[in-house]
Amino acid sequence: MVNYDPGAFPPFAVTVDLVVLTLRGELLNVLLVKRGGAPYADQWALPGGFVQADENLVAAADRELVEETGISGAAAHMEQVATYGEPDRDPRMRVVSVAYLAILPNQPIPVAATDAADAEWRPVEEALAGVLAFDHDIIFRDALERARAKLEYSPMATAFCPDEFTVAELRHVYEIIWGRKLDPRNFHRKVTSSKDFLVPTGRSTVREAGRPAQLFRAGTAQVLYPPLTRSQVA
Amino acid sequence: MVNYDPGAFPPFAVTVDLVVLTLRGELLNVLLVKRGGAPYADQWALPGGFVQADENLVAAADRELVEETGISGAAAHMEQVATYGEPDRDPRMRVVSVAYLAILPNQPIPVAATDAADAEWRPVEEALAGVLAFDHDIIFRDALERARAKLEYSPMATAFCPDEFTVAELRHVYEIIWGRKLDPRNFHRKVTSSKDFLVPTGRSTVREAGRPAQLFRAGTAQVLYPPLTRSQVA
DNA sequence: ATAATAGTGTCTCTTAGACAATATTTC
DNA sequence: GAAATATTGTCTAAGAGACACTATTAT
Repeated sequence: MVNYDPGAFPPFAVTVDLVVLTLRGELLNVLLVKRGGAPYADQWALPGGFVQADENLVAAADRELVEETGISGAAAHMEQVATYGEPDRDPRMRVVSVAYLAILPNQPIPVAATDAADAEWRPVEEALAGVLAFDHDIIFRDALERARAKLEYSPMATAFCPDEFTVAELRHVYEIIWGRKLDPRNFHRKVTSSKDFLVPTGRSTVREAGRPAQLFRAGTAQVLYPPLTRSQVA
Repeated sequence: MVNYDPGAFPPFAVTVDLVVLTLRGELLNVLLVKRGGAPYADQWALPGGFVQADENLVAAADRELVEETGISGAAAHMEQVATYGEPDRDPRMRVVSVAYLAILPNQPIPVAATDAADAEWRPVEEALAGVLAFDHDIIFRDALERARAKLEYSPMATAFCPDEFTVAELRHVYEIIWGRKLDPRNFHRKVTSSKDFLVPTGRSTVREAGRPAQLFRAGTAQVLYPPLTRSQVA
């Protein structure tokens, strides 16, 4: 970029693609959209779209999230994962796509009930088994592995929970995403002693059975030290 | 990207910017280039350039590395860090830049001796203190923190070493990048017992003084378990 | 022998995980 | 009280860091 002719660069389209994760029931779900036209007509794809001329990348990702789910990106965890730019990844033209990972609190409501009628929640196992359009299988796998890894050393898991949540709810997030049971007693001790991870609200839940649980909200920690190791087994 | 008019997307330029790190003497160095023309004329910047129409992103990064250092990307560690796309990051036009971190074995030779006369190695502390062109300060800091963090749980440090190296040389890498002394005895035990991190070659060094050291090469491990913790102190 | 660096052994303290025990609720 | 879930406590084993000690070279 030191010496160049401003007109002599190849034009690219830049898109953002979103891997939107949430918990629904006992399963981790990803938001997929059904493609209308060619290429990959009627195939499932990650939601996404063009970055506008005056828009930065996160703003484009936030806008797409709102368009597809009605949920404001401000209410969600949103982070950039990677950028994909194989010359032939879109048969129509040269498109570079910046992938974002978005995490929402539990979304029992099907998105089909919103104005984004083409979007649906799908269990990640199902999505992994199928074939997504473009290189979206790769993007999806990369983002999913990022999410699984970041649970260990970041407070990202709280993004799956509502504003106030119990230790059991948080543990549930880990159990579903890692696909293994965790010891409730050790988990409780670890998360409550991890500095700035959780802040007690003073309130507690009313439950159908058992002792009520304290309610917490996410603290200010950006990194968990010590980390919650994925090898922790029940 | 579901329904759209193929002509109706804003055109972007896509560049790659490189944070090339190596050790020179006792200091971690970064490769910078001096800008010729406006904007940011005569200011230091990260090396980089346009992605060509038929080129994927890593290929563009490799090509830039060869152009600036004469070193093949195949011989270096190269990984994508993040993508930067603020609308005003380049005053001339809309440019999205994909940043790559490249790590080279010790480069005592100044690059000014090569055909890339505009490029120079600078100690990272010096580069952090100065002001780089565009948003390159942010890119540089992000890549540097990525490198520091990845030393803990990945075998990336071996990329700073020649093909065959001693445990002391490897420790030296950690000490310089983390800016602290590590206990040679504990370090030795940790790296040699970390599965698939190091493979002994059977050979050993001749040294000016002291017992000769075994030579190792990088093993197949992609993740170090257990990690080498940054809090390890001498 | 002395200096220098490589590499091993050992001790202590912390922490992870197993699991017993206690606390607080609903039925 | 029984059942259910929350929370605390205790034990054991593994790992981290401190550091003594041994090994192998050059001078």
